Amino acid sequence: METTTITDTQNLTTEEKILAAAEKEFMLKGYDGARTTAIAEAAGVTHAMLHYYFRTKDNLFDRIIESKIDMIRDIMLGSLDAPGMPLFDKITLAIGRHIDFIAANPGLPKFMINEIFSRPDRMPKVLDQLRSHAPVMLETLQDQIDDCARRGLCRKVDAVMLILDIVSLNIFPFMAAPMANPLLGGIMDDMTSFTEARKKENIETIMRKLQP
Amino acid sequence: METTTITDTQNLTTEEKILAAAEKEFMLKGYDGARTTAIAEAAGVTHAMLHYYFRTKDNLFDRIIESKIDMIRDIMLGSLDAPGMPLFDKITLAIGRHIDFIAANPGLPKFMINEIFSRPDRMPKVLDQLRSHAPVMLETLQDQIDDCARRGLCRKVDAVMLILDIVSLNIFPFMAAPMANPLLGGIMDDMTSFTEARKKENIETIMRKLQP
DNA sequence: ATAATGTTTAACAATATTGTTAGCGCGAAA
DNA sequence: TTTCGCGCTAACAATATTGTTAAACATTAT
Repeated sequence: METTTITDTQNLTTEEKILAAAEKEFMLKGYDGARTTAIAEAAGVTHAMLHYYFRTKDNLFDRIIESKIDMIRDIMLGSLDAPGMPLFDKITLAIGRHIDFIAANPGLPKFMINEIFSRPDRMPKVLDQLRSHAPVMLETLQDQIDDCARRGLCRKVDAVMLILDIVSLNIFPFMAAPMANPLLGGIMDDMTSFTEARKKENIETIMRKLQP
Repeated sequence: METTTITDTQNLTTEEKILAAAEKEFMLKGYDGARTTAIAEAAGVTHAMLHYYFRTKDNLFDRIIESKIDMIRDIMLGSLDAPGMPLFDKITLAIGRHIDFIAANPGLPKFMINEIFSRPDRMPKVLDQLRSHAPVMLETLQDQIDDCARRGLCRKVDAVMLILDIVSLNIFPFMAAPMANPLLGGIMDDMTSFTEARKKENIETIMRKLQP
């Protein structure tokens, strides 16, 4: 993976320490809830350094959200880098990788949806690179579905709805975990086993949806 | 429905005007992003009135979130108030009503998940009434599934996973609309037709999941 | 060694945001 | 009519939060 999360917190430059602390704070509290003083304190530097390196809270936030957009773009592109693979195998692989990614970045969907919702004006720039990739992905997928359907291997379904189904089934349970887990008898208490169970469940659900 | 949203904004008491404005502001911006001055201004009253009636921002927020919890409880209870109805019909009805509710309250899931995530300490009290209803709901559903399966009418699936599937498929597309719609070619531009399309799609998806 | 450049610190400034208080006006009760 | 309580207003207060600056300090180049 290209973008990594900092964990060692030692022998880093001041700029890197600020970025690492800012990522944690922004992901946890959002733009509005994040405090620049808290970021500086967590980074172990004076809060003036934050302004020295990034001038404003906005600039710092932009750096963080751009790195997150990069992660999402990588995942989007990675989910179709299996040329020539049969549709069912491709979807199975994509669901597995997607859920692994979400389990490794549990706060990311909430963060992105939230910040886009609360500041739609600022987002267009960073979302443009995602927008450029989406249409070809959808077209490629629809072509492969239609091809499968022509050969009687699967049902002819709408690619957009299928993608919506997959990302909904993959993301939402992790996103709603703090609210849903207590209501559902603590099914997510053991996160690793829940992750694997959800992979199987979602693959099954989508395969049944595709059956002729 | 018990809890309603204020729209007329005339001939209301000052307290009601503040509550109506606070609901809009909190739902749109969240607790951290909401400004009490903005609430007072939107309500057309002095911001001192806000403190006169509710003392603190926290108290006002609690009033709003408690009303939202009430709405969610009503929906949860409403989804099983069809005693004696066959499983498939019950699920079909529940999905339709659930999606109608979400379409009418598009910001609610994001709001709840967000506030619970960012202040887990404050939530337990209000969530307790939800927690008390969930187990019986799940047990009832599991019993009906098992009964259906015994008679060969459906597959034996886990009720918790089924509920997770349904709410994920129902909620997530509306929740992620600001981010997803541009990426998916504006499929949600006409919200009413998208709402109906999603109902059909999700009912079909779940029915196929239940098929023996 | 000295200058130049970049980094850090501590204190300050400016504004935003929430919360408080003294008093005014008006309607109801005495 | 007077008094009392309630809703209300305006100004103030306290703190939080972001942003700035001058000078100290460090590092490197000359």
